[in-house]
Amino acid sequence: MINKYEPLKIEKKWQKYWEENKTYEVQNKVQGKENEYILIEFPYPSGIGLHMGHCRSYTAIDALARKERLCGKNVLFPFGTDAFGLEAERTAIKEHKLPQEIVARNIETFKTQVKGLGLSFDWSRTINSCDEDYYKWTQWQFIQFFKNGLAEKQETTVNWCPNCGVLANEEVEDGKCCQCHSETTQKSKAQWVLKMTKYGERLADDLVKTDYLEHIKQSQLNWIGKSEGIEVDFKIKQGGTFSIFTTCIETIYGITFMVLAPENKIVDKLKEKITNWEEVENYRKSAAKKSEFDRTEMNKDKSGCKLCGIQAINPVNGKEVDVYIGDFVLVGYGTGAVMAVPAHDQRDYEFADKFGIEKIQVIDGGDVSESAFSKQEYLSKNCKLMNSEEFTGTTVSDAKKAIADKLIKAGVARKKINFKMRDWIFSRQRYWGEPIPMINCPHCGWVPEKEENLPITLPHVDSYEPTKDGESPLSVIEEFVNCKCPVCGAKAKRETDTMPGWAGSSWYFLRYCDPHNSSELASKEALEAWLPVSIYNGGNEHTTRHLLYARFWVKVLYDLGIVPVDEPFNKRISQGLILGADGKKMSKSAGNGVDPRVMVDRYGADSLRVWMSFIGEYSESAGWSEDGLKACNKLLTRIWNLQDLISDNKETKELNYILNQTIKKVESDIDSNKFNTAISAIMILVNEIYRVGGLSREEYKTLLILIGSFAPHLSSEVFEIMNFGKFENASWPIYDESALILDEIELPVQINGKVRGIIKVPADANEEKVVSLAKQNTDISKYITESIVKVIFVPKKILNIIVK
RNA sequence: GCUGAUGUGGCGAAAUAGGCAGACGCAAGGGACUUAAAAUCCCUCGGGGCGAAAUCUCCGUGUCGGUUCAAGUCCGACCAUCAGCACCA
Repeated sequence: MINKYEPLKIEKKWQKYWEENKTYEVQNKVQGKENEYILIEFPYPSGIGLHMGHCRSYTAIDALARKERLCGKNVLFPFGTDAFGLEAERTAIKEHKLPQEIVARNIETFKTQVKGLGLSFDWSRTINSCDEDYYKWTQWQFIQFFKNGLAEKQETTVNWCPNCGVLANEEVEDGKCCQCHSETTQKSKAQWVLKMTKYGERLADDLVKTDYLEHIKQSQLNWIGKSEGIEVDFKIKQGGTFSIFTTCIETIYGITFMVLAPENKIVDKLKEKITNWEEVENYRKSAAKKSEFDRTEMNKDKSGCKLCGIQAINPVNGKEVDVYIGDFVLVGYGTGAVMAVPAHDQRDYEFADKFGIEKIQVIDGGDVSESAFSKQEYLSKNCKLMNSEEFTGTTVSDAKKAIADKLIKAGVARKKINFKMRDWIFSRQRYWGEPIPMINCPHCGWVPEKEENLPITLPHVDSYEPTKDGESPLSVIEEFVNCKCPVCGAKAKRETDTMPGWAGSSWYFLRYCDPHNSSELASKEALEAWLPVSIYNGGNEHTTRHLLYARFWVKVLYDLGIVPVDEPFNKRISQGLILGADGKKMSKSAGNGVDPRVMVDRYGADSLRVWMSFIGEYSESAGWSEDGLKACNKLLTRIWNLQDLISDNKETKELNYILNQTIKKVESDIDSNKFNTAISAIMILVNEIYRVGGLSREEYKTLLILIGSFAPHLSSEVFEIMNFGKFENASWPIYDESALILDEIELPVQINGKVRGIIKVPADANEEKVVSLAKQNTDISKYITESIVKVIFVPKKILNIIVK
């Protein structure tokens, strides 16, 4: 009689064994093995520690990594922590401690908890974004961006909270500060930006090279917001010109006014000629007070102000129209000016209504008496133009081309591609981030720190809370600020802004390839060995921005010859949330949280791992239930207890078919991230083994390998008990295709589309044979009361007999 | 508003390429073992109808239509939920 299944005991034993034997440490090259890079997003090590969400993705992706290893791949499956950023700083401020202390403590507990799940990470490659020898390279890369004209200091607007100072976009919720809830406003400030817009085109177009989920690609495209159109010059009657960008050049004959962004510099140039300047100034002031949120909130009333005394001239017909400023026009997009065609654009329509401006319909086929006949509607309808001189009667698509050609020929327009995406504001006026390694010299301007002086480390300080004047807390530390210009040696000031939380996470996957390299961020050989990442798993919340930043970062490094690929990730997947038993998101306040450690102590890590895989479709959210966990514990106990049913002289072939079928199913399911059905296939196999009443050693070994990706402790232990050798040295079983071919199959038979019976037929039976077998079956033949008019036979699937 | 996804028993969910809807599991009910409980094992389990029975019959995958011998799956319209984007010219 075998011992009882005691998960807690065996799990500790094997975790210790894996750690001591460095079982999952991996070399960059192994003779005769193909490399594969499997990546999970490195977590922020919060003080609360591991939560269920981590367990779900870590254990599922670990199952994939373990399976790939047994399939003979050399697998890189690393782990690290992303401890820079706002969250750590806030926790530190709350606890009145230094972020450095908090982070060190949290990382340790986090790692211990992760190890308790028996994950097959290569612990020798662990990195942490706030370690000096890591962020040294983040800083080094910033300098490369700068040297190549991709980083520059720009005057930009920042979110400003009267209490907390400068806020990151993610700290502003509905126009309010997420901490003190006061109204935020916009303030102008010189900030470092990375010129991501230069890569807009490639970031959009190169998505075809990737295998991301459709909605992930879509939101990348959405964020990039590429739109192709025409930029057209408009003369101002009173002198000067300005340009507008439009994607609907076909509506140009419908222009009845123009709108400029309030901040547009042209307005200043026209000051002399504007007869209501005071009114204009007042409007500009009130617009400046509004936050970005107020400005971009949809469905609010259009506001604006006429520039009295100013007319613009439509280049197609010389028509003079009034010019307005209005805050629905954004200075940062396009040219900060629009042509207004109220009949065919809803915003222009509302604006025209408010100011009593006429509307000219130029696209036929819609009604403009209530609202605009906009491009979303007319583009799909093959409409024709009206009121458009020589273009009247041509179709929209022809007119688009013809009008553009005419204007381009006349030299007043050109094709243009615009992006919604802005450059990446890279400065934070915060303490807990990588210092930006730049120095401002009175003679040389902005110059990078000498590379041999990196890293520029964060000074340990007493106070690091955000300052009230909006400058970085580092700015008040004299020893940090004062320095010498690396070029001319003059007294100079160091940049005191730090990098955003996204910085370290934009390249950490490169560092994993060569984490201890002290002379470069990673060697070319190491990067070539592993990149691109074959599968990358991470949370849904920050997928869009993180992927965009990381892709941009890698493209820059690729152009500089540092990285061998221009797309870092082949495939991106996301796990669904684990919800509380009440179906709501697990949270402290809802009191529905479940601590994974408690569950591990109660049932063992293997049971939790299996349950996290079985709980549901991987990408969908799933509700927690302890009963489900119990069921998985039961499965493992049943597998353990099979030790009693081994019989070596067992000659039966009864399990042959189902065993091979299960191997095939589990293999393909893990490959396609259908972990839940992989587990159910194993359950079916185990049920069948119990029904048959015994199995051979070899069959048991196969079962243990299949479940071993999910329950590695159990399989390791039973391998040892059964003298199967070391589990990590096992090979993934190869299913026997011929065993899956049955001589005889069960075929459903329908009469008039209704299943009336199931008959056993030879697998290769033809239609004639099958029909005659069906007719011999009295359960079926009793329905054939009239003459057969049609027979549909799909081999191995169905027989449908139509009678009439 | 736009884009994308989802909608199947009491519950979590399956269903390869249009071919037996509800695999697998939970909960529930019944039984075996036990002094008893736990554990374990076995049986039943979408809904209605006829009935002694089911291997009978009708209905059933958000709603309404369509294509097809055959639709959870394809097409059209709609409803609901979730996510991302949101005055982007």
